[in-house]
Amino acid sequence: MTMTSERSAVPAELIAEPRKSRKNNPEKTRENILQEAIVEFVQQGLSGARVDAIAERIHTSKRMIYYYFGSKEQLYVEVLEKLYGDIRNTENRLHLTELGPVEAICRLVEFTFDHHDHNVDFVRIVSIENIHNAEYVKRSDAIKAMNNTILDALGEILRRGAEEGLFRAGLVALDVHLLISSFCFYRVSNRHTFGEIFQIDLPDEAIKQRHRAMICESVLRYLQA
Amino acid sequence: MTMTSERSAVPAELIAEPRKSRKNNPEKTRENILQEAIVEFVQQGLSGARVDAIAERIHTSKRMIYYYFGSKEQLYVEVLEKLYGDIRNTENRLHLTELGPVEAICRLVEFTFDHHDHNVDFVRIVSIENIHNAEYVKRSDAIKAMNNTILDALGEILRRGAEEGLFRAGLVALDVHLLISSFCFYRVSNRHTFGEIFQIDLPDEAIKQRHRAMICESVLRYLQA
DNA sequence: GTCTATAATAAGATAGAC
DNA sequence: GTCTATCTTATTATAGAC
Repeated sequence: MTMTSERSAVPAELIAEPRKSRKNNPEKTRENILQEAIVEFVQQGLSGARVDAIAERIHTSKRMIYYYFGSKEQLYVEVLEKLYGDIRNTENRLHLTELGPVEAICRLVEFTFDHHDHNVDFVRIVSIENIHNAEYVKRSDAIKAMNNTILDALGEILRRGAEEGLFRAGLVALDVHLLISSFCFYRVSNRHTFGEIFQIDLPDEAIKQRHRAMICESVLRYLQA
Repeated sequence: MTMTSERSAVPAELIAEPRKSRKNNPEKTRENILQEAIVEFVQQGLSGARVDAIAERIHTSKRMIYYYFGSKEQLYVEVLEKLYGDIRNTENRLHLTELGPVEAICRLVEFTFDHHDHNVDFVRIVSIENIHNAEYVKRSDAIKAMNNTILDALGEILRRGAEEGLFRAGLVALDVHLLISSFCFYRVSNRHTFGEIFQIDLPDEAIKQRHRAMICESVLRYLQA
């Protein structure tokens, strides 16, 4: 980074990159590594992932990975933080307070469903983390700092629903969230074994829509007074 | 270590093992390897597991693993088959036809719940398999040959329930099974990340009982006419 | 900041004696 | 059938030039 001893009358931006091979782009390089690391870790798991394999995918050499991230484990942690971060950012974009309780639940469930359906990478990295007993999630302050708006939002809907006599009283938001998450997560995380054992193609569009409606109805029936 | 050359008047059973070190017991050795392989693969995953680590746990040396199983992958497949086999054997011991539809569903759900709760090893190996896209499950004829009595049993209950006007018509057994399985599986498979993110101890006995009742009620409400 | 080369070690698999 | 020793390859990580 230290580009000392500039003395000429040339714009600094132009003289800054005269040195080496193809291109020098620190931020891009780091970003590229992280991007390909996601692919590798998500596909191969933590122990299955190969630092070489990540390096091979990029223009950059393996040396850069250690230059920017220090170790394979640290790179994995950053992959974890990136994927968790993406998720949390989208969760905040739900506007549920404007809707009636039933519609709000529907939207929340469908959002959760679509969300897991679209983010297989996230589902896989969470599965991988659980194989490691969430050791790295526990270690990451960044992930701890991401607060869960989803439970608050759900709690608020349940409260309103109970007030209006639509839902039962005494429902625990966390339990309801567990009910929703488990279905949305499992049909993605376990689609390979479940699909093989029961000979069903879970990602099939028609089946997907059926299951999307199903979990919505199921949750509503559970909540209803 | 070799205590050869016993020549005296000793009973045959005692003289039968005069050769080598501690003991020679082929079947026991193979069984021991498989038992410890389960522990290692379940804890570390396929790529994380070390053949050395398995060998270290047993009296036997690493050589024996290759002698009996040929390769690490083959050993993994046998672990997979063993854990899947154990599951299927217990599934057949449910007697649901004697019960009314509602009670039968309750028992089936509670059985599935307890089953996953008690067999963390199975849950973990299935998670691991899904990370590998169920590649080894697909490869195993033994697992393919294990037929799923559970879907038939569930279908039968749904049919009876609909006949008696207790359940809705047109319910798909596989969908209901997905609903049940996802909850029972997820609360075990994802207990580490879910517990950390939401600060809850899923294995806690009181919480467990609450969730056990919850999934039962939830499924029943979904089925009811 | 990026490259090539390489150290250090770990891991799957095998040889060969007993 | 079991043991010790070892081959071979892969893998994380680092050195050092440019």
